[in-house]
Amino acid sequence: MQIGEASRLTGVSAKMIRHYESIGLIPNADRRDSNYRDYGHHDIHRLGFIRRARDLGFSMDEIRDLLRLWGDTQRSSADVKALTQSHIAELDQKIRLLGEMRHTLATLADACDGDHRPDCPIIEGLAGETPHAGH
Amino acid sequence: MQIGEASRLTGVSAKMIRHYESIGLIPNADRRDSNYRDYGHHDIHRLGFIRRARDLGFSMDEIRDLLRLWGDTQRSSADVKALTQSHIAELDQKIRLLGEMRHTLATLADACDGDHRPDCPIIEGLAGETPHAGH
DNA sequence: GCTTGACCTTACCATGATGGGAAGGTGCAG
DNA sequence: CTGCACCTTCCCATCATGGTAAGGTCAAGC
Repeated sequence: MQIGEASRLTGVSAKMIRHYESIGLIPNADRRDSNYRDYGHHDIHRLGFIRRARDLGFSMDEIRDLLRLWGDTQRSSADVKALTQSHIAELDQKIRLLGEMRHTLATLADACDGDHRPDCPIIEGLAGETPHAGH
Repeated sequence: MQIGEASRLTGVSAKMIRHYESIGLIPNADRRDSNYRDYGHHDIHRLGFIRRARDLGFSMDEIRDLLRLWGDTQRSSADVKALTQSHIAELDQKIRLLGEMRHTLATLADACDGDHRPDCPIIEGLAGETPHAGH
């Protein structure tokens, strides 16, 4: 099948399929006489794997490792699990950071009247002023 | 003061200070005879504002709006609050998405023995196989 | 046959926020 | 006057993705 159908079947844009090929994440596709890329079910499977890994937030480098492990019948599940847990830790870190931001903002927003007047603890907080304290 | 000290005082890299100037987030800095940029306490204050907004995850566009509101004595705190709450909603969305990823990964990882054998529900999940179900 | 339209090809540029590095000017202390 | 820290501009890289341009391919319909 052509790249368009491969894209439709996997949810990976044609653009990205070509990109993945260019960075070696997938092998160079077979070509027809027309020079069009030609994909089979094996390629579709691999692209689906990549898309699901992307959807779970893995980076391209991590996906490269996962693909290697996928194709390695000698792999130990411990390796896969370690990679996954490392990624979970990254996610936790990001979630924690965003949660801290959210908390700070919510606190500032709660203290803001949100009316027609200019006085605003949010702006004051960003401006580095101790919000209406010891002064 | 020179850009280096401004950077040290605000925690914004010299590189980014120049960049902020180039995109109009801060006004063109005064120049000495040497063509070196020259900063005063007013600039430091503005850079500090930007850094704190960045630390809270605001985008450059949002920061542009916040700076405008900061300088607008006619602002209504409602505008600031609305911008902030919109940003909080963005954060919530990101947190939710990451949380979903984390949940899926944790579920897969929990099901993975993590031993020397190759069998691994994580890899199977990514490969699109219904994990050991009806077959 | 010829046209139309959907599809494909490569190549270049853009994003957003940041860093790296090169090549060269400035300024102060020894 | 040399050395060193600092500054200047300019270009390139990141990461994953999209856009667009200019052109080739192919099947359907007239």
